[in-house]
Amino acid sequence: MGTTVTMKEIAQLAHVSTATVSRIINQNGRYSKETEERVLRLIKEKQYAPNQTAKGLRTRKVQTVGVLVPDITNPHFARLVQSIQSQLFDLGYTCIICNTGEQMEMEEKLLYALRHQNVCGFIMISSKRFHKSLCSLPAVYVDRPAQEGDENIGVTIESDNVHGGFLAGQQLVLAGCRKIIVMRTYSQDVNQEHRYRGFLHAMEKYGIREAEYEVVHLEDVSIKTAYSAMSDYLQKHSFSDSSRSVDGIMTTTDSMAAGVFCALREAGVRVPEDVKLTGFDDSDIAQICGPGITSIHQDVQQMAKLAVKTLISQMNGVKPLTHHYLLPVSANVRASTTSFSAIERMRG
Amino acid sequence: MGTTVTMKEIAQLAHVSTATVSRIINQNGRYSKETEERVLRLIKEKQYAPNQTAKGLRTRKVQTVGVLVPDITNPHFARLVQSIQSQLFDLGYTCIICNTGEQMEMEEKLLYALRHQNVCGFIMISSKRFHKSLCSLPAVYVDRPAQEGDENIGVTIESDNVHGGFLAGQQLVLAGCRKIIVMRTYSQDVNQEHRYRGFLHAMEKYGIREAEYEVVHLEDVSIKTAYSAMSDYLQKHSFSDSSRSVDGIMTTTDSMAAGVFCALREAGVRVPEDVKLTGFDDSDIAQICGPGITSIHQDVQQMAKLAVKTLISQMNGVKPLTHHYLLPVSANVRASTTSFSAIERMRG
DNA sequence: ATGAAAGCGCTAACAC
DNA sequence: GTGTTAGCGCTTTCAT
Repeated sequence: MGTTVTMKEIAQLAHVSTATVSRIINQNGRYSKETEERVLRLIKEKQYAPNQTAKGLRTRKVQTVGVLVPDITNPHFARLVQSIQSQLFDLGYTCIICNTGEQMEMEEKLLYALRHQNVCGFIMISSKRFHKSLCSLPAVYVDRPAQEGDENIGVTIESDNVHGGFLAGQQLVLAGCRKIIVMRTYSQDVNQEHRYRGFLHAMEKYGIREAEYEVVHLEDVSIKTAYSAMSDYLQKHSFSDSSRSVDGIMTTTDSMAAGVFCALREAGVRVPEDVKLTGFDDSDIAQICGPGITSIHQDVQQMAKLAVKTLISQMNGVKPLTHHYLLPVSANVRASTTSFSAIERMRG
Repeated sequence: MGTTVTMKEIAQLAHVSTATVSRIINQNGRYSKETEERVLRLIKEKQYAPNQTAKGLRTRKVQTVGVLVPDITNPHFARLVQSIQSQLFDLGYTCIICNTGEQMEMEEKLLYALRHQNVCGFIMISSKRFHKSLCSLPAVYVDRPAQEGDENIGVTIESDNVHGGFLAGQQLVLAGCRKIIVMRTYSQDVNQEHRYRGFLHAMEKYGIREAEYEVVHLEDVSIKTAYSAMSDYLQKHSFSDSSRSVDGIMTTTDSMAAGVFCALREAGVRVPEDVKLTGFDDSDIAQICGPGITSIHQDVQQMAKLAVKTLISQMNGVKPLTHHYLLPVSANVRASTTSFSAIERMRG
């Protein structure tokens, strides 16, 4: 029915005041066992549930957290957000998931809007690293770090992107690559920088000289952009003839790897025979795309879990033990970096 | 800062009552041009924004709509939800996106929880087709139909899945397939049934006899499930030797097509040379996977647009003109259904 | 252990 | 055109 039962009605039926009912619901003590039972029974019977809006108005806080995500259609973020949401729900919180489209302006707008919905905290996958709009409200940065050096801004939970980049680079080298392209976006997003830095470590370790790799910068991580960039590249550089041609491509996200693969496929360049390829995130894309793409696995579940746990602690006034969690990553090796010799062996 | 400016303060500063400020904000008339300007200026200056919680409590309605989605990590749903959210935001609404995991129980729980947050309406991508929990609140069903025959339950906006199924089946036949497998899930989800029905139309039209296709039922649409099912199938049936072997596979979602492709890849069965494959949804997956998978395109933007428009009309008390929108679909033909002869020609 | 009462920030009669 | 007032449903002192 359209009629929702209120606390007042429960109180009347139980012959107590609303104050008592409220105390019982919030387990604030100062009520007898008997009244508790009576009230609880009525609540169940009448299927009463507190009006969160009223509660929110009174307490100036609502059991809702705002989740800001750059792009929900990115499988990596989708997994992350899904996990965050289910964790929050289990703890009695709802969340408002908002897409920022990587737009700073949108991010500010949303933050502003959410504050006026009295959300009790934020989980941010943010491209920006400082928001005065959220000051004083608990916030956790996931996947991308908060502004460095500012301890008040909240906790950061991220994967070890540097090591991830290292692993990707290493895979390529071990698969025999000696002329490598790195595809990444212009920063803003520190992860990109970190992954690249990791790649450089790998190059250093294996003695690959600077002349033997090349960096291509993209506008964004979309499949489309990577596709275009790779197509352009293929037009300008002949690929499979010269002995000095590119034999490995590291991308900083699976989506980029997918775009690259599509361009290669179209040009008749084979993966991994002609060129090896790595992605990042270990999303479904990496599994599906082409022959299967070697990718760097992040522990998304763990990230979500930590984010929620940390946020809730913060909301309860607990000072976080650390302001920075760095989660381990691993390489999920697939056919896209199978070394030549292995393929030959299979054929032989 | 932590201090938020209230309506009362604005009223005091403007030397008017809160009622007047309220009227101005809600454009309810009965105020002079001068006071309006004065108040508006103050609002801007102080960066005042109404407390939505208080407003919601008073009006028993909040500018928030609940969006229920089976699985946000499904790219099709991700696109849909993203589009819905951005449309709503532009119109001043926020939305609470909730993942149901296709679980009826979860759906009920969420509906219940959202009602007590005073959401003003629902957009449902629901597997269930009737919810008493949402009665009396405006609701729009997207992508999957509401219970047939019940006019009060809300508006349904869906793609022409029957025609989509027809197009997919037709593509396979035109590509020369004569022994086809259909992979679908057990219903609950009417779309699955519709797509299959469309497939049957195609078979009928092209005179393919019943003995020449086979239906495999899966538990869910996940990549993994489809992968397992296909692997099993390949174990039990030798594929590429007999002249009567399967030469076409229609799946009812792109994710299933992806799973099928992975199994085929592993078994060394080539797409499209040995077997043709179609998906449904025309998501990124279809583009990326293998040689590119022919898929049925749905107009997600349009779906979202209609959903939001219809919901808002409903919330404003406008009776919908129709309870059922059927959106056209089209086939996006890719390499996975390239006919043999065409390939031969390329090679020649 | 329980109740009365005030009030969170806003809207909507109703009065003038 | 503007102010006064009474709540929306809940929490939380402060009494008792």
